[in-house]
Amino acid sequence: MARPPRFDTDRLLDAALRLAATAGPCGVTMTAVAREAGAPSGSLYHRFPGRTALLAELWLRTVERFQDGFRRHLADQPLPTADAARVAGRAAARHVVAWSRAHPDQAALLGYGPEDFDRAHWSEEHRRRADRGNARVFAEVGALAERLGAHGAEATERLTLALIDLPLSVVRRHLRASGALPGYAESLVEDCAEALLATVSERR
Amino acid sequence: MARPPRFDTDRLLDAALRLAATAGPCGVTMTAVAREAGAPSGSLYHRFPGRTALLAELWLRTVERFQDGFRRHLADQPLPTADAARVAGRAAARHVVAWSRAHPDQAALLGYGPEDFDRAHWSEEHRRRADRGNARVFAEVGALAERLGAHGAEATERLTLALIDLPLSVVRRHLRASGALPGYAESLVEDCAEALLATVSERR
DNA sequence: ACCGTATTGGAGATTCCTCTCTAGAACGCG
DNA sequence: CGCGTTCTAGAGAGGAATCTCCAATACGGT
Repeated sequence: MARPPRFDTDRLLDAALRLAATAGPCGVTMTAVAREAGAPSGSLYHRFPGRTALLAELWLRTVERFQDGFRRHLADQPLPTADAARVAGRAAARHVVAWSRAHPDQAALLGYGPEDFDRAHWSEEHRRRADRGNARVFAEVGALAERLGAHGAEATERLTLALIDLPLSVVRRHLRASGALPGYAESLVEDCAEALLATVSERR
Repeated sequence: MARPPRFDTDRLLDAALRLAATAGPCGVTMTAVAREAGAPSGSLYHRFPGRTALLAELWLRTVERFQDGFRRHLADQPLPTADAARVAGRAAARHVVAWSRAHPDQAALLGYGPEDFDRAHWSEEHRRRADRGNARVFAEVGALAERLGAHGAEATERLTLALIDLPLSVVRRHLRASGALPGYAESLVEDCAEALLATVSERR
């Protein structure tokens, strides 16, 4: 009933992703995305009302993909014991690195924050999507803390640090320095996460 | 022998710093810096050959200030024992947070990397300054690893993670979320750094 | 008082970016 | 085969950013 699209949303976001990975968020200009995708600028504005919306979609698509895998690993606990929780935590931390290795462009994005993608001007709906994703991860991490016998915001923060921030730091450092992750990255991260996990469960 | 400057380099960099802290590196435009400092654009180009040079100076000034304090804390070891090394490591990690608390604008910059400050187009001299600063820190961290009885690149990387990346992750997360650091940040970081330090010295 | 110099102050050329607008192309459906 | 719809295609207006250039200015030294 209509002309078939030559440049669908995902194709355009893929082009934007390549640009963001190499030049950072502010290298993602509408002109550059159009050039990278081989599309006229009109097609861009047919999909996105403006640059802000494109940046929001790019950020959210990436973060949601990342969070989906991460949450799946955290939720994968056969028994509600502290030991199973520790195993799941280690697996989640390792997954962050493995996912980054498989998707270096998207991992490079995670080295930034939503503010760098013009969050200040996002639509209400985009902002809600972001909040919902974060809340889900937060809930899952909080549940893990409970299973480890730890309660409170600081315990959750320690876990966030161990399972997300620390792995992403390793990824970021290497991606920025050499563009690739060394082979030992997964085990390094898993080992460090384990050490931090211990400080959570030890504390009453 | 000449007209006294109204806008010296540091004043202009301070204006650029304020902009970078609130809008990120790509909010640092020559126009915006001039407006923020109340200076005409001519004065900007009198101090810096171009935007790239201004960004480089801004990044290097910030990083060098940070690294100076950090290295001072690491070098402060009364005895060449592993215990003294551990104490110094903890102090250095704590210092990262304390410094960030005292200088939130500059800490916000450290959440980015030199690439975001147009490192690709830096002059040879700027690049050398950056390399020298990093090499010094690297050497100091490597020396700490030796005192802890650990050798090799991976041990140094673990220490970098514990003493720099992890503290900066905490700082970044809070600065981005609420604009301020919670009171417990220093002890949280010190505690986590300790746990990671243990994994370094334990390993043969 | 006068000169040389470092600096201010700002106008303006050029380039790039965002976004608008319109003409027409490609398809499914009746 | 037309009809309606969705999309392509690109020209171009409007704005902003970088950088150049030069006259005006304020000082120290002689």
